[in-house]
Amino acid sequence: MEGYGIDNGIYGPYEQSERAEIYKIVIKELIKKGLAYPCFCSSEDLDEIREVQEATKQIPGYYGSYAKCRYLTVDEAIENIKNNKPYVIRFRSSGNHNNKIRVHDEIRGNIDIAENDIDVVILKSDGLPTYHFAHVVDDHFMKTTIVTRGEEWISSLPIHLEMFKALGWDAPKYAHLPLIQKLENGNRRKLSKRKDPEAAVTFFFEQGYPVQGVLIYLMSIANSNFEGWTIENKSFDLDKFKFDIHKMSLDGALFDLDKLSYFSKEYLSKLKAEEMTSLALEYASQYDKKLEALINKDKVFFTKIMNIERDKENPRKDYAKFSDIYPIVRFFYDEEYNKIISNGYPFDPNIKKDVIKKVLTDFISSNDYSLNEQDWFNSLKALGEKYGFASDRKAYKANKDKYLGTVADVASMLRVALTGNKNSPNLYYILHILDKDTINKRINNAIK
RNA sequence: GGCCCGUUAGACAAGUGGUCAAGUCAUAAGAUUUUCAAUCUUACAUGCGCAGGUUCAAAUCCUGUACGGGUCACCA
Repeated sequence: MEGYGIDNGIYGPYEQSERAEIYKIVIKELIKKGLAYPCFCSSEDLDEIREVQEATKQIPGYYGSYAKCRYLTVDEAIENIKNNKPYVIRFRSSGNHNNKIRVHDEIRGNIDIAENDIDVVILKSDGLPTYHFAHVVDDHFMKTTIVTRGEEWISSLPIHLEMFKALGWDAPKYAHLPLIQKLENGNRRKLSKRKDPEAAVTFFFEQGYPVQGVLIYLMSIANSNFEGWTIENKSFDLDKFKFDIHKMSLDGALFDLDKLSYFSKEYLSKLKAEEMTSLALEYASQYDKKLEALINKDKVFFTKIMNIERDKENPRKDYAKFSDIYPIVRFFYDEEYNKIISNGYPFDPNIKKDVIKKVLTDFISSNDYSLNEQDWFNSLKALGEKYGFASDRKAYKANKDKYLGTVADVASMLRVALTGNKNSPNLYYILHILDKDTINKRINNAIK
């Protein structure tokens, strides 16, 4: 079996163009055996055939007596080629559409399907093989043991099987995967590589989702027991998960962005801060110039930001995608901070300006940066109490008139002054990432 | 239209004749927290597309039917 990660690819070459020689040899062999022939029908000829078939309610296709070029003599064919008539090579089918054959699919079991009787094109007029032919030749010479492909290929399985047989080769096993669908105008349809940009993993990377997150999501669709596994093992390591072809659902799943976000958040939250930084930079350098500039300014500083409440059992889950980082993190940087506050500070209008001023002024002179998180927060409570803010919510609720507010309000003043936002990550960590001068400068600016 | 595949809650999905039809995401309510991100608790299919049948017993077996998807290219 050949495939990603299994060996180094010892059955090459792998480039389509380099394989051309192989296809030619096989085609020659087929022609010699009478299993393939050149066809000179133009697309108009083909249309004509189809029209006749449709009019007489016959199965459309190039087969039996409709396969005109099948009956050309060698001389006629040579004559046509000499006259530079464009041609394709078709496989000469000996199947009968009325015969049913039983094919086996690794995930669907047995499927009864009509034998192929159509003379499919195997070499196009541009000299390139069609998928049907390339699949048969490639997977034979690469000694593929199982081919996994989309469900849309089931109907052409008889063609492939017939070709393997005609060439005297053993056919591989097949596993046809359900298609991923998307909703369009209320209808489901398969996600198409050509029509839908989101069919490519790179699309999600452009959107800022980590590639690994997308892969994890895809695995959750592919194997129904994967989610349970991630919970049991507290891991999203795809390499450790044992993929089971039988744990595969048979019908096509709708692509679910919510779920992608969920997995992506879980995955990103479990990364080390350094990994987060380098992945974010990788993304930003290509798609997010603003973020790139911030990261490159000082990677150590940025990593500190990424590390906020990360190194613990339940890490923060702020980011589902790298493009979420910039808006959350920008206030750390002075130029960005200045832009944010150019529209004013969103202080709570219910608290008087001079109270805010007093509390924050006191904070500047009294804050002790050496305290641990718990002690620091207690000191913030104490600061609040000094100016009439309740240190716990219950006391405040029981006696609202007695207080100006709660510690939450005190924390909020500080937050607004330091970040220009009502929401931010844990203040304690912000205070330890920003330097003291910046903190004091920002507070002073906010209360002037 | 012919042929294939499928149909369990808003999404994904377990379930292969026998207690209340797993679990995850989403949603809602509550708790908790200095805000947020979270976290915790609870709620969410008298029902397994529909109709018949077999059986003491069916989401699970049979028949029919509807709906969805795929395919019928010198595209993969």
